[in-house]
Amino acid sequence: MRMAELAKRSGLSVATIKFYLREGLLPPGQRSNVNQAEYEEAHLERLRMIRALAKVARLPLASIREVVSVVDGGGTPVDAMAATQDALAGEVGPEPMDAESEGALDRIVAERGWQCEKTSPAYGAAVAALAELEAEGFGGEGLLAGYAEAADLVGHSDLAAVASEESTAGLVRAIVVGGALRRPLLDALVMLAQQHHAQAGRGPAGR
Amino acid sequence: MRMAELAKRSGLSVATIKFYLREGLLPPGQRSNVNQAEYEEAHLERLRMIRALAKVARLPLASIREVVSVVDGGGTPVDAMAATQDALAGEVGPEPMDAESEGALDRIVAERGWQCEKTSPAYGAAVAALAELEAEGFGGEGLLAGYAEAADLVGHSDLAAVASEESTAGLVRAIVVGGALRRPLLDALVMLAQQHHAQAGRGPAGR
DNA sequence: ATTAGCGGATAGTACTACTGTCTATTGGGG
DNA sequence: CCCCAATAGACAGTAGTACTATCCGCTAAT
Repeated sequence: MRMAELAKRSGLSVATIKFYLREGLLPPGQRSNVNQAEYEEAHLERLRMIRALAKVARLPLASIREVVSVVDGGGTPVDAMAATQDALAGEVGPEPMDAESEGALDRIVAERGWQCEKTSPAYGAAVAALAELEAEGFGGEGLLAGYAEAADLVGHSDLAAVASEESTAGLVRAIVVGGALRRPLLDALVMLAQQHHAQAGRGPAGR
Repeated sequence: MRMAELAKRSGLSVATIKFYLREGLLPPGQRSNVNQAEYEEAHLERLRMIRALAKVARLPLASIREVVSVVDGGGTPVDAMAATQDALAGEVGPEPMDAESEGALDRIVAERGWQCEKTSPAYGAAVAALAELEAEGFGGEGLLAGYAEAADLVGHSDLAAVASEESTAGLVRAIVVGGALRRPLLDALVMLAQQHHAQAGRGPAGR
């Protein structure tokens, strides 16, 4: 298909698609001439993925570029997961990690027997978030333990859902896109669960 | 304390603090003169909270303004939770919700017996995220069920952690700040859990 | 032969989150 | 009492992100 059709079917303007091409988010089409290119269904899918990552997962275009390069890159699924997590975790400031929070996280990780990278950005992000929660005055071990249990469940569900993919490329895509789109879904579900528990437990919830 | 000390102790520049004052994120100090104001410890705590919401929870200043106005507003805890969720869920586009995704979510909600508002932004956000996951080709009922179980656990832990607050003001603050800071922590924990499960389950993960 | 569409380049826009500069005071040390 | 650094307040400027608009030279389709 040509540019006009790509724009129409994707619901984006020609200008925006050109912008994504310039930014390297969308691979160029098959050139048939100096001023003509042919786009495939794959381009349409890529555009849908870009929009989903931007609007639903709220990723900045720079992160989306990293994510799509992982999908295109053809690395191993483990590489893909690491790269996705790096893109999603965002930069953690260079402040040295709060020792108390790090200790609390270490205890939980050891308790659950998690094998995970202490050097990964996810670890730093967890410590930073925990430190802020503690600075705000709550977040005992009980809360963290509950979250860890839930996180374990989510990690397990994710891996199980992804295990049905047979091709490596499909698996990488599932890990990357699933990892990014899982966040808003889980967020929203937690909010719904909170609504439920707030109503159910009116006694302790203080009303 | 005066402006210079507030800046020094908060680690922010005078210009930034003035900006937050202008934006209504930080309440004005007690004026002693036309060009003199006195700031309290509460101002310092507020600044820490603003920075945590901005840098850790990655909320835009407009959402932070809503959040702090809820904390200051003195409504009921239930109001506070609703307002926090509205601020955090963000705007969902006006596209009509995907019927299939909505059906899947409805089934899960009914299955778990959740009492929640179908009109809340959280519900719309959940449907939107689910629709994108399905559009990308995965996310069967099994995955959603796993997430819902985890979300239930998180919602329960949150409410339990917050129930120890005795004052209404403290409770509101805990709900609001906890709700915002929980997200990056849970995100990071899920990533760590994924690392673990990816290593543990090398067989199905396709390596 | 014309013209609408195309790729490519460049400039401009809207928004967010600050940052810098200026002015008219004024508290407090010398 | 004098002076100067600090202050409140107003406003302009900046950096980054995500587009959006305009122009140009070319060409495929009518």
